[in-house]
Parts: sequence; structure tokens; C-alpha cells
Amino acid sequence: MSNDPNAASRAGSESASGTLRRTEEGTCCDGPFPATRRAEDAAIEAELSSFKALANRKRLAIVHALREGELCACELEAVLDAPQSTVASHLRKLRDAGIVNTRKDGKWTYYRIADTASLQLLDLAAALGEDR
Amino acid sequence: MSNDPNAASRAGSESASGTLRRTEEGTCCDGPFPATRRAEDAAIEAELSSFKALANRKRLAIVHALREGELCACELEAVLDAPQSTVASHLRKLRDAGIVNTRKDGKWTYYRIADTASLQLLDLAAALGEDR
DNA sequence: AAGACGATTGAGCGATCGACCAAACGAGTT
DNA sequence: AACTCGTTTGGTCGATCGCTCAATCGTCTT
Repeated sequence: MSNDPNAASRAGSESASGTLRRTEEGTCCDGPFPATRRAEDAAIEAELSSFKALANRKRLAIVHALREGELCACELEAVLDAPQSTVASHLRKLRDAGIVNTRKDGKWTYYRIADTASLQLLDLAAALGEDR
Repeated sequence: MSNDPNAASRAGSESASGTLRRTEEGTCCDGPFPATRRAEDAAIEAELSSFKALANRKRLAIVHALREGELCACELEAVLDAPQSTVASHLRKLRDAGIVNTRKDGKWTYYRIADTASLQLLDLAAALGEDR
């Protein structure tokens, strides 16, 4: 249990001489990561919008219901058992995040999963969460 | 734009005769989905715990920092530029969700990504969120 | 024993989120 | 024109979340 594969590589950041925290000197691990934290910021924002859109039980229920095919807003109201404005609000968030698409057929609006990547997201998240 | 592949299949749910909402009769799309909404509930809870754990900018920053290898809690404090208890709280949520793992080496604790599935989750979410 | 890492707790605080209602609006149907 | 589907807006309410401070505790190092 003492095998640390990359312990040597990361030990280079602060040179195992000690002085690790903001205790004696001043800062911990000083010179804290000068670079590279710029391109990731964009990625983080993109991931954040997807995750926030899916981090809600009712919105997940909507997406699950849409796995079997497209549904109109009316049917989704029945699935969630919630009033109009509540459902419409959730649907807008899902659409803003690019999770679902809309198609207007005459009087009503049909929703469908926008991208198969969303379904892969669901499966991966379920696999992560189930064996915990 | 008038091609609706599964329009015929879903038209079977309420038989295109009309009476679609809770307007005239009583309920919309009545007999609302009698079955199957039981096995999905478990999946939804599993997905929810994963998504909620990742629906936070600082926790995403932690996971991104861990992509290049494991880091100790001390180093993650520097990455987030936040006090101990804040970082520890985020780390606990990530660990509870099974996103990260811990390894104690003497005095300090190292964090690493628990499963490669988490990285796939990030990539999928980034792809969904970027082209929106 | 003294010190360092870090997990945990508790409490306060503000921000965000979600539910809901009511009402208006636009687009489509009959 | 009347009606229906659906979105949107505006507002209130309560719950949850995130940040922070302060303090304690356990484990490990020296």
C-alpha cells in the first residue's frame, strides 16, 4: 500500500523539503498552478450548463419519458403531474441546455431528445450512481 | 419538414379523436402512463446523485485538476483558492457520489478520479454544452 | 509532546432553485 | 371570432445550496 506511482512526479511541485501549508511561511504549495487554467474554464462552463440542466428530478423524468419517443407538452404535464408553468419552465431549461428539441405540429409542440449524447450521459451517470 | 417518423406510433396513445387536455372531460391524456414508471425511478435517483455532484463550478474545477493525476487536499485548496472547510465539503460530496477516491499516504490525503466513466461524463457534457 | 494535515461540525448568511398562481400573449384550429 | 395549446412574465414562498468562520477531533510526523 506504499506504492505511489506518480508521487515522484508531483513531489516536484513543492520539493519535498517541507513547508507545505500556510502555517509557517505564508502560502501552501506556493506559486499555485501558474498556467493552463484558461482553456479549461471554457470547458467547465460548458459542462456546468449540461450538468445543471440535468441535476433535477423532474427534468430527468422528462428526459426519461422522451427516451421512448417524442411527446407533446400536454403529455409531459401528465408525466410530471405538475401545472403548466412549472412544466414549461423545466422544458425551457432543457431546451436552453441543448438536451431537447422542439417540433411544432399545428396546435401543439413535440419534444424530443436532441442528441444521442444525452442518452449516453444518462447511462454513464446511472452507472456511476448505482454502485455507490 | 413534415416527416414525422414515429407520429403514427405515438398517435396510438390517445387515438386521434380529440379530447386531449383537462378541458372538456376531466384529465388530459387520461390513463396517464400506467406502468413502467418504477424501474426508472431507481435509475433517475442514481443519475441525480451524479449530476448534482457535478453541477457546481468548483467541484468541476476539482475534477478537472485531477485529470492530470492525483492531488492532495492541500493542493486542491490552492486550486480553488478557498478555505479548508469549503474545499473539504466539496471533496466529500464528490466522494459520496463516487466521482473521486481517496488514498492516505502518511500525513496527507490524495484524491484521484475514481472511474474513467467520470471523464467520459465530462467530455460528453462539454460536447453538449459547447455548441449551444 | 508538539505540530501539521484534514475531516467534521455547527451556525449564520446570502444566493439560487423550484413550485405555484395568475395573467397575458402568440400561434394555430375550428 | 372563439377556442385550444403552449410559452412567457411576474410575483411570492419555502427549500436547498454554497461560503465562511470557528472550533474540535483523529491521524500522522518529527
